[in-house]
Amino acid sequence: MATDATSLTQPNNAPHDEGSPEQPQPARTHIPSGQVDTSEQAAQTRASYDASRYERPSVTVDVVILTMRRRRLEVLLVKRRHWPFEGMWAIPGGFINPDESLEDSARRELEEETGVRDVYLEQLYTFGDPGRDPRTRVITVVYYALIRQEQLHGMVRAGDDAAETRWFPVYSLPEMAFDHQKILTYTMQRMSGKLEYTTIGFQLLPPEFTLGELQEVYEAILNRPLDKRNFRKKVLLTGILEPTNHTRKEGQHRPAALYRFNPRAEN
Amino acid sequence: MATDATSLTQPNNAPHDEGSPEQPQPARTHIPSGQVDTSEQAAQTRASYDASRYERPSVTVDVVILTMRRRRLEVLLVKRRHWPFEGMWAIPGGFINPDESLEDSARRELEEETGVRDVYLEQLYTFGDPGRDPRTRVITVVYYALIRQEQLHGMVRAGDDAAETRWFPVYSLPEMAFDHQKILTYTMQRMSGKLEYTTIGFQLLPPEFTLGELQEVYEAILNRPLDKRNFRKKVLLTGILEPTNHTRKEGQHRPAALYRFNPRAEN
DNA sequence: ATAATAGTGTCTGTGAGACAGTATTCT
DNA sequence: AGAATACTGTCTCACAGACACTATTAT
Repeated sequence: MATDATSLTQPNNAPHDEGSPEQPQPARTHIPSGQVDTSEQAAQTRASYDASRYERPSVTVDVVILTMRRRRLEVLLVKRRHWPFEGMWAIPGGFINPDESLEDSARRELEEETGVRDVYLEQLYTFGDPGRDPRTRVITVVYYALIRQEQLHGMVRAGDDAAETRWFPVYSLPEMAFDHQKILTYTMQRMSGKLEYTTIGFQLLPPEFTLGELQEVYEAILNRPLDKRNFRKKVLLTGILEPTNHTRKEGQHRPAALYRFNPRAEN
Repeated sequence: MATDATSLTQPNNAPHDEGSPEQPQPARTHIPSGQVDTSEQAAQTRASYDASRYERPSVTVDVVILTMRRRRLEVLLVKRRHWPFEGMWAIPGGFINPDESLEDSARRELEEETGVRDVYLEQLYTFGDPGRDPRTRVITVVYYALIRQEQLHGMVRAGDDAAETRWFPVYSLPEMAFDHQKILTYTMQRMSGKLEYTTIGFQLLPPEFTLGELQEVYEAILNRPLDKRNFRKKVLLTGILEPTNHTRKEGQHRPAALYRFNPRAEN
């Protein structure tokens, strides 16, 4: 039963065309104290490879935390209080604990920032250009998280040392530190793409929602208006929504029907 | 001009569901000697964060090197000669130099293994579960590279210390070291997906090729047969191919027309 | 003639997208 | 009555996919 499922257009889209700023290198050389025969080195048979010749870069995990607020998609940013990029805004992140996976680390960051667990989390990309941080070599594994406004109930942490933490519309950002502007641009590309063939849109909505709210999520991510009739037609035909027979009255107009996401949908 | 371009089905596909093997941690603690105020730490306002409390993981770059050989998609693997996973096969990789970007590092690995430059290279994913390497914490940024058979002209490096380096069909692999089986599975998922909306298929072919060869590439990546008529129809309609008016005679049958990839195609 | 691969066309179904008017509720 | 949002259907076009026979070359 030979079939055909291809389609050939467009070049690739991954952001490798980064252009490393070519920063001066710190002269320090670090000799690891323990066992340095790491997997890839051992796999690597060239004698020229020796871990002790290389300093280890710092590795951090950053988390792009997104939610729907005021009918827009917004991202949680932290204001920097020190050099470099003092006063500019940055994506929250931190170091990896030795005993946790990258994703666990992202979940921990997320919980520390927002108090929220059990959210959609996906690895986005790893950024590691030398010079992206002027102080030292930092490689950052970036995740993005989608959280529902209700999960926050207003408690984005006060910040024990009064650091500023604030929500910004993803398409209306302040001056960003490091390469964080690029990271957010890439996040939106990824999300726009995944919207087409996954259910990530539902991750930003409460258990019951109107078709209008769902459309708002799609428009907020894609950053463009969608036709209401076509949108509803398509969503309903997929069968991933089931009606709850509830309605929501709001303002002086006809109340909207509420739907629920039906996770049994793999078509 | 309101339009509509959505489609909602299926959950996400990124491989976070990895399930860390929970390996024992090496007790060694490394205190970096230099400046430790990395970007994300400074952005991170919690006083509880301090780089000196964490050992730095090893970071490597692995490269999944793929080419068409014997009408199949094959991957270049290296046989391990030491514990752990002695005798099993691994994806080639190595450490990052302080002054090179992640992608530069991948290009260097690739050139060291194959002598080839100027190839399609794309970051795949970053694997960092604790315990994926039993010796120490290793975080690996994985790239995949698509090279044309002609670029190799037989010279996959002899290996100065007689390490075995060999090509394997991607859908018929030997016993793999570490989590490298998972990495290859994920590679094929990514490639299959990208085949649909990019031109990565052409990266595996010489400048002039027949439609039959192009179809073989698609079938080799997707691991299933495609209908010849539908395939040719679709490819030709996209307009990314231009005829070269050359033909190739081969065997006792009608010669095939040769085409060339036309990079001016963004539809 | 035979073998072997190159090359070609039709039909059906599905889905994307353009497009405008009616229905219901509150004030 | 007016305001405000909810809700609905048709047409066209493009594309996916099933499906079988003819064309050209070498032996």
